[in-house]
Amino acid sequence: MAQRDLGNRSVSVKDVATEAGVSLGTVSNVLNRPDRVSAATRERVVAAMTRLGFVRNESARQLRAGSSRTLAYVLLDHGNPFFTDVSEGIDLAAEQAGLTLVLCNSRQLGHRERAHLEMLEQRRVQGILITPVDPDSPTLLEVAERGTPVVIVDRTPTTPLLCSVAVDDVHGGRLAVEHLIDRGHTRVAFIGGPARIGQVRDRWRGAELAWQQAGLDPADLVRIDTESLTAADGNEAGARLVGIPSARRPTAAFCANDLVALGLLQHAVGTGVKVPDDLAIVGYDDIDYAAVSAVPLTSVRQPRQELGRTAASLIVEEAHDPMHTHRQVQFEPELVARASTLGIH
Amino acid sequence: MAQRDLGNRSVSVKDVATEAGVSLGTVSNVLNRPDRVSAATRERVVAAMTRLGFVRNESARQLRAGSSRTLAYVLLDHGNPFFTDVSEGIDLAAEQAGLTLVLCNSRQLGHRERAHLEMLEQRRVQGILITPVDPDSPTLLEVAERGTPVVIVDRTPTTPLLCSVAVDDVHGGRLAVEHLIDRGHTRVAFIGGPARIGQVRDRWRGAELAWQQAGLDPADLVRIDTESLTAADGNEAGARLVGIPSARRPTAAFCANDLVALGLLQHAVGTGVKVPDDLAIVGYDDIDYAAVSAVPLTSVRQPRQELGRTAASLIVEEAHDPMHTHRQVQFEPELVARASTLGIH
DNA sequence: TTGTACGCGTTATCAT
DNA sequence: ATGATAACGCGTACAA
Repeated sequence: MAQRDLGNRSVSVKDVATEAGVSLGTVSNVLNRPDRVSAATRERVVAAMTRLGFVRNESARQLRAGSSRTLAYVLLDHGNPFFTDVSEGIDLAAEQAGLTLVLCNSRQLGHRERAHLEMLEQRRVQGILITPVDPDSPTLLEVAERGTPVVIVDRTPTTPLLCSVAVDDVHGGRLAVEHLIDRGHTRVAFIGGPARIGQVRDRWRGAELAWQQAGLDPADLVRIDTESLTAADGNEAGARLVGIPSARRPTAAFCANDLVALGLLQHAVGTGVKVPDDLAIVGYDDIDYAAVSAVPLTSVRQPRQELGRTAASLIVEEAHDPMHTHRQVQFEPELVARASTLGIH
Repeated sequence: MAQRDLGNRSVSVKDVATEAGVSLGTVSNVLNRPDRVSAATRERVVAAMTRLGFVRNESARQLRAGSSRTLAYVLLDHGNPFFTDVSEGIDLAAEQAGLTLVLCNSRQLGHRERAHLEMLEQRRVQGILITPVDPDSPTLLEVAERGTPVVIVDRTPTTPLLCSVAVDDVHGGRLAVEHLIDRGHTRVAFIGGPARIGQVRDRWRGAELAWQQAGLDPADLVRIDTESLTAADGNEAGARLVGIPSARRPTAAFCANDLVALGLLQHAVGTGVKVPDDLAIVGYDDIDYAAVSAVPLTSVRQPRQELGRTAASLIVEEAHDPMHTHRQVQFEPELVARASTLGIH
């Protein structure tokens, strides 16, 4: 039942060797090549280990080995269920590759992101997956240049100097609006912002493309800008939408994400606007709460787990294959139609 | 622009020393006691570092130092927004203490939990915060005995051999039902399960206590059991609730968590049951989505961030103070009243 | 500023 | 099969 001394030094292989009455080399063999040790002594050594509470020192091992057996994912905001699923995908792939995943939360703060990157480099992790604050930040390239593989997740850098996996948001926007057009809508609102965010821009572009292709009047695709992408913004956008004279009011809204859509839905339910009869709603992301809201939400789903899995395999490939060349992988999103555009049948 | 060799060995302090034309000790001083180095040589050394792409090797540093500057939080399910907020609290406290936080997701699997614990012990992290699969698992004690401080988060072990922080769920259940009684309800349903979960049991007990204390008929506090605590379960419970003859049907429901409450709310909205007029609803956890649902949800809020912050300080205390004695900290929850019990005013 | 012992697990060598 | 021993990896601290 003894363990780490009061003196705070932890139990080393030497201590184990002494306790078991064997040499240091034998202890090492028990740990790394148990087959080379007779069953009897192996048991003696293992017993000594548990008796002393021996815990391998990963630092010492790594110092020799050169690199660790862990991957890291630095995410923007782990309160966002989207990233939760992405990291689950990473986790599954990592587990298969015999690697452990640790998560770091940048909370959208550049300085925290940098601090985490520095820490992970110093730890010599096998690779860093990251959804960065800024996908074009030079810091990411520098980390990669210094030797730690980096893969960008859910963002596409403008220059392809790193691996990245992302989803085609232009196509997603197109799917959403095509669906609304199919349902007979000829006046549609796009709700989201700010416009400088790549995601918002792309989804809007997709909406425009679908609109043009259907030959509809560009004036009937109304854009309602929001400050950010929260439910509060969506709720407030609902008020603005209702303010439009009914002759010109959109009969459907495509929201840049599900939170905005949920806020809009809340406003509609609260003011007696019928969904989808008076107003059809499409969200984006298909978070879990989209399916359990007052009116189940039609949404554009991204292959979140697969995003993560793919990112993880790219990292593993990059870490092992010296001939690796960087790739930009893009997935296609998928529309999930629910009552908020279909009604109850 | 040179960096890590093709040979894969990373740049060491020695390389930097050679490049800068100084001794190894000086490089170390630049890193750890920059004031002891003249400005001129310091600059030369720093220049050499960036030129070579030097990254401190944390393993080597730690090997000397004995322990690392990181905390770990092993959580049950990082898809659950509750844990997200808890870990944000931990993160804030860790940042203040100059520690980095890494998160590990056990996904409720004992074997993953054990693997993570082992990995973290081997890394000699400063401390492990954990919401365990089983708060009475001997593994946790063993880890603590071997020298890594462990604090249990959001669970209370039956024997107080470790520090823990949790929330008083009995009191939470009482608050919920007292609120409903105050609003004039005399027939109430408790929806949740399975009963063996500590959390569910305590919340139910609190409900019973409030009921008794008000002198109401025990038969009018109806228990509706669910298989788990998902929105689907809540939705289905709604169907069962409606099945009760209207003379005896509860006019209010207290759900064991917010997901269940959201599912119930969805069922109500879908079937034209007016909330709160026909059915008042109280949830538990006060997740963000509780406030933005069709009818904003009254819920019992736990001090999630504070839970995390406190857990982190307990760990820090334990790591530094050899005279530390284990403590069980319990927080009080708070009722947040919204439209689902109050109506719109 | 410099030189060097130190921390600890891994691996290899030679001997038993 | 096991023992004894040393070299290695790299940053840190301290005496010189």
